[in-house]
Amino acid sequence: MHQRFEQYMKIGYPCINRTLECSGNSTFRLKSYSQERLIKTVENNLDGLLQMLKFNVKKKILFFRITSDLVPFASHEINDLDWQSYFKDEFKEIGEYIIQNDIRISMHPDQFIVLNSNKDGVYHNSVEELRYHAQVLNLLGLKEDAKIQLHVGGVYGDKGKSMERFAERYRELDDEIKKRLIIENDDVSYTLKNCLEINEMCGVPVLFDSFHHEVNSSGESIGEALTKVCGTWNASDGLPMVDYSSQEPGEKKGKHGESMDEEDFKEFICRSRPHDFDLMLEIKDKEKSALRAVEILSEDGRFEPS
DNA sequence: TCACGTCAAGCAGAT
DNA sequence: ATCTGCTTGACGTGA
Repeated sequence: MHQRFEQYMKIGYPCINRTLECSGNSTFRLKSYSQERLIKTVENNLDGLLQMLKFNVKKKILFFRITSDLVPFASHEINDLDWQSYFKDEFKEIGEYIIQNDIRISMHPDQFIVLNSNKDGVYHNSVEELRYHAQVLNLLGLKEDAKIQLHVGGVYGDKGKSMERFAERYRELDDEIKKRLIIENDDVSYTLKNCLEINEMCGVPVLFDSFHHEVNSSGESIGEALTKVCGTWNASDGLPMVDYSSQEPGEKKGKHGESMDEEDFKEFICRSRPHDFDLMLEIKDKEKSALRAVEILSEDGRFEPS
């Protein structure tokens, strides 16, 4: 018999809610920077974030990825606002809501953050941007199970060296960043196997992205992959996080789906058993698919793979 | 009001 | 060489 994993697995979606009017990721052009504009934008984003979380709780969506645009230009030199102090109370209020409702939180710095870059400037800026992400999660008062997920980075014609450089730089990070950072297999360069090798070098937990694994596979079945990644998470890291998506029909291989392929999703859930984890749906219609996933999991845990 | 060129930032692969 | 996609298009000028 299947255990009732659906009681534990949380479903989430990234950053944006298309049902609500509000958003947590509004920004503006660097050219239009002013402290006033920044304050207004962040106020709006924090308010939007809380509204999205409340929507999610009502719908039993208890995993959420907070956008990196929450504080625009947070790590940019133009930023002259002590935003951490200025918005301390707002962050605290949102964080208390998250904790009271047992919401799991992740963040995903965007493509410009390349820890293993062969350019010093890119490396430096990446660390500053990671610091910003860690500060957001700290201001929310979240434990170290709130994670910052990152791709390994560039290859620069020598994958082995570039993996070693990642591991070295990971070891050198401040603990505030290191305790939250996790790596994710990507769709073009670093496979699941590569990520597991980096875990052996430096201990960084590995997030399994099932769709990237289809597109850029190192051969493991879903069951094998989950067994291996789950071994990279410590108790203090919380339940492992997994990203799920499926192919958009008729589009280039690797293109994320616009909406959920329900049969593919059910099959993934079946194949994933008996592992337990929190599941982020990287599907373009966002909360709509997340809602459907919550329904599917609560309907009946006994569906079988086709 | 709306069309559309452009946006802080990197990298790989396709065209 | 230039364009596209990436966890997410959206800002803002000019007509």
